[in-house]
Amino acid sequence: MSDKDSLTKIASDRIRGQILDGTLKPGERLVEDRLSVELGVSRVPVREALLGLSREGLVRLEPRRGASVAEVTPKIVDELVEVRALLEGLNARLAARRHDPEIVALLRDTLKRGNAAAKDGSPEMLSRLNAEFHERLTEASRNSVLADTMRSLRERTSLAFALNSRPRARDDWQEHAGILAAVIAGDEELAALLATRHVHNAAVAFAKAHAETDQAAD
Amino acid sequence: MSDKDSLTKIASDRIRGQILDGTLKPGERLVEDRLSVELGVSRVPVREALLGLSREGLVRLEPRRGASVAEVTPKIVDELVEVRALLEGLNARLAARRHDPEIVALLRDTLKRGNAAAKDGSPEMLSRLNAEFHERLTEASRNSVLADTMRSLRERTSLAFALNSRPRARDDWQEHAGILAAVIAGDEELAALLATRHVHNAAVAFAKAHAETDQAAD
DNA sequence: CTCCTATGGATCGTATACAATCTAGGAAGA
DNA sequence: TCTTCCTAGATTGTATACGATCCATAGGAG
Repeated sequence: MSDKDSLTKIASDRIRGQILDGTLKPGERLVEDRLSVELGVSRVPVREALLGLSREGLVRLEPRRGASVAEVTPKIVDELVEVRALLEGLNARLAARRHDPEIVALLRDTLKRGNAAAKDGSPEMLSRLNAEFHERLTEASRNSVLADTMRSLRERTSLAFALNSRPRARDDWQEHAGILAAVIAGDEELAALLATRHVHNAAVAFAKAHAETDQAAD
Repeated sequence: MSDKDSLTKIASDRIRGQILDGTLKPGERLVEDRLSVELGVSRVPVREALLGLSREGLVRLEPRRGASVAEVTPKIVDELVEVRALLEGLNARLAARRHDPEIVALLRDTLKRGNAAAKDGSPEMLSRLNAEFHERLTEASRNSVLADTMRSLRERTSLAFALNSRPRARDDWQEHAGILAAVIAGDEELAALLATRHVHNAAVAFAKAHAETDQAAD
């Protein structure tokens, strides 16, 4: 199975995973030689993986200086949120227009598990289910260009936001439920509005939590 | 000057240029060996260039089958237009919010030359100026995430639309003037509306011209 | 005549090797 | 002590080499 994938893809997935789960921290240098030894492949697939990840915005590539995990400044976060909120809105609107029963069923399934996890799931589980909900919602719009663009933006925001707190998780899934209901009802306007607001809400919640943490650290 | 760029970047720019100006046609295979001989570099930079271009959507990469110039199907065009129209709208809105005098001056300059070229410029000149106007408009919003996303989408649409007819060029620049006026006035709503509509209009104009050509070919 | 199969060339994926450049750290001089 | 310059090691950029896979074509069986 995974033997059939190219080493470049394996390396790319491994590195991306380690960046997203925090094993590799923002700013950390990604030396090709070290990674190639760690992953048991030569430098060529590692280089190609890093090149791809830099296009996704997860890795910063400086000529003759090498690669490092992208640092996400507050300004970049604002920009990401602004763009992503708009696209999530469009996506939800299109999903509501189609409201494909098959994908709706999948979304219902994710929603159910997400609600359960919001009560007593691990943070990792919550993060995974959150990604799954948005991934499936993205498929529901049947626009591959939009899907590709959003996937990249989502990864970068999740890089910035790390893990959410439990209280926010409950709100998260309540908002997810609202979006899904609008999609099922075919209410394009409402779906778009809720999805856009959902992104902004998550950003605000994170900013607030972050500010408190910073204050506590003082 | 260009000696200082990496061979990967040189190869990437060359290939991109040939795709966008039509030297390389959609569907055409891009064999690494042939390109490396043509460009006078080894296969490694060529591979890395192709990888990058595939991320931009200009090149299609199939495992073990190699690269080819991306074919842009009508469905993909619709998807591109839908997303790009929305983002151009957001971009124009942000540009209007800032209405930075420095960038407005640059836009005025491009607009002036564009209007002149719409009367008696070559199609290549028109295409270049069109790209320049949108490029500068994109900078006016001061959102790098948005800029990166839009650049990629613009290249792919220009790949699909090729060169516009002269009558359309005149409308094009009239619409550009309208957008710029709204930006200068700081009228966010109007700027967004006009920019969104501009993308749709261009798509409709192209579809109409294309339909006529097809009919003539029968 | 059609379909299947074997074989060779074309092409990609990966490893290894070398050249170019950068960075860190110490020695020498002010 | 501070600054500057230089050297050695580390790291990236590129070239070359080889094995793996794909594809077209020719030849034989039905």
